[in-house]
Amino acid sequence: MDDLAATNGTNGTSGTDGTTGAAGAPEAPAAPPAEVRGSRAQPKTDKSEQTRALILETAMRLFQERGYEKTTMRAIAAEAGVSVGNAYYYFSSKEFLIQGFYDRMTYEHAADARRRLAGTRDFAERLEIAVTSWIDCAEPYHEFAAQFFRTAADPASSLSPFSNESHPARATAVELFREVLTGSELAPKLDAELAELLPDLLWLNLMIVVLYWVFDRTPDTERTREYVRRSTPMVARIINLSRYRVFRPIVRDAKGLIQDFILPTIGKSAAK
Amino acid sequence: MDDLAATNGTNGTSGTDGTTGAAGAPEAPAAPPAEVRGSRAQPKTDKSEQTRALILETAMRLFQERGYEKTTMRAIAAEAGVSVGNAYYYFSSKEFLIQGFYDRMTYEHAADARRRLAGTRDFAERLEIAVTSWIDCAEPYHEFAAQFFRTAADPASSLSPFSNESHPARATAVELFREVLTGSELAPKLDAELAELLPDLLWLNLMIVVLYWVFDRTPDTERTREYVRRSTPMVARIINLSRYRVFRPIVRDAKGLIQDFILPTIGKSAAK
DNA sequence: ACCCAGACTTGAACATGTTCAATCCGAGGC
DNA sequence: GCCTCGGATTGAACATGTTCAAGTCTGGGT
Repeated sequence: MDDLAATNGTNGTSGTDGTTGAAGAPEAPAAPPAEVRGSRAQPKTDKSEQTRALILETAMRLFQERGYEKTTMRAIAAEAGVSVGNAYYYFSSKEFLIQGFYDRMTYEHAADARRRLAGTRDFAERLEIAVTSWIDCAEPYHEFAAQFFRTAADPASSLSPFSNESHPARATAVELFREVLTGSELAPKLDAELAELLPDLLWLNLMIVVLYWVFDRTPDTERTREYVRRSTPMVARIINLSRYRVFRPIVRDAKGLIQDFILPTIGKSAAK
Repeated sequence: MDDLAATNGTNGTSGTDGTTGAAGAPEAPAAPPAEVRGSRAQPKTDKSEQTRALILETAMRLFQERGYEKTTMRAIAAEAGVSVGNAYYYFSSKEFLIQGFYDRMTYEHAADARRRLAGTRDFAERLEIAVTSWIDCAEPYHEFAAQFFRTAADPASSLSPFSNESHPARATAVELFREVLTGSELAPKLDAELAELLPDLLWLNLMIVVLYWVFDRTPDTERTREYVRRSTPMVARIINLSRYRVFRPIVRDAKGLIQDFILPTIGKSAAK
């Protein structure tokens, strides 16, 4: 995971690595401000940040090595050289560790995708690059990825990107898809209103891919990659076709449905 | 909830449901045979069945009264008048209780929907009836429904209707949607190949509604109902439009994608 | 130098899902 | 009537997420 983080810091929007970034942190101005959710308090000292990062780091390593269920909070604490209570001081539950990780991965993904996108203008290609980049970034964690998904599917949890309106990871991802669109040759040709909806829809599309990926048991999640290769051009085609007259009525209906029922659910105003 | 279960066992298409499939089960030919998954062994005595049912019944009541997390296995056992160990004898984990419940609800839904469908031929109407029936059947359990969903989202768990190929509840639901289609005036007009895919797709559509419903916090899940009222006609329209020439190529692509990548995942052969 | 407030840290205690060796019990064989 | 076998049942022990009252450390005020 670090290779990805190591190579970034170039584009304006990312520049994270996410670990330490916080209050008067030295570097990384645009750093994820969310890094601090799930803890009992805002970090006050430098040492605090370090401890927090150490715990997260350790947890991630153990999760990767043994899987989520098999990794006990006691093991994490022991391995990190802190007490159990201390771990809970920074992460109010075991699930929040996932959140911390998911946030970080999202930033890595955004950075990696932007790097790969440079120089490509074709919309379908750009979309495929962005999604494939996600799969690559997530690959090392496929083993315990189920936990992300369980978490995402729980409306009671503030960790869910579906229900938590201000989920920073989602905002980052949506923003990436906005760039996927605006950087493509397709953007100027589209109906402005539709263009406004698309970033969120493309994020939903990513969520579908994630669902597919989570259940994918093939080596290197090759099947998911094939699915993306095959489905992405179709998605692009549908978006493209939406410009034509025959599809006008159905597109209008779909747009209304999405504006009224889908976007509000994930925290966008339904205002036209 | 039992009134619903009592009314079924009528249609001729089902009769399959391969859960226990093996040794000749005693009674209840059309009854949910799935009731027995998650237990350590096949039921041998009558008393066994009764105890199992008692525990499930008690658990459901407590889940409804206090929610899933708040209901401890100890409480369930105590309330049912059995030991904790005994509960585990019949349900190998707390999650299997959910499964037991979900299975049952699915059968109730199928029965209720069939009753309501009688006499209606319009496809859009039939689809809306089937989906709305699900919402009605599930309504009492909305409080702890999140747990269904978490369970469904976990690929590691055999409880997931997505990954578990022989999930009997899914088979039942898919069968219901097949009837929704075949009983409609639309059926004979459709391309046979597409008609073959539709029951599964309509089930996936239901899963989307369920996702929406799980996150829905409005009273009586009114918002989900509105969403169904609004989205169902569109779904029907898309299916209807698929017959026309302009849409031929995109429909063909979509069909291929679904056949190759979606259906195999939920246990259907990709064979054309 | 002292003290204080508040961030940080600790580990034992608690709550609850899960396991398991031991026991109960009823039907069938003798 | 007694024995035996295996399903059914028990409850104490265990594993692990979580809490919390108490202790430690640090920087700033006096």
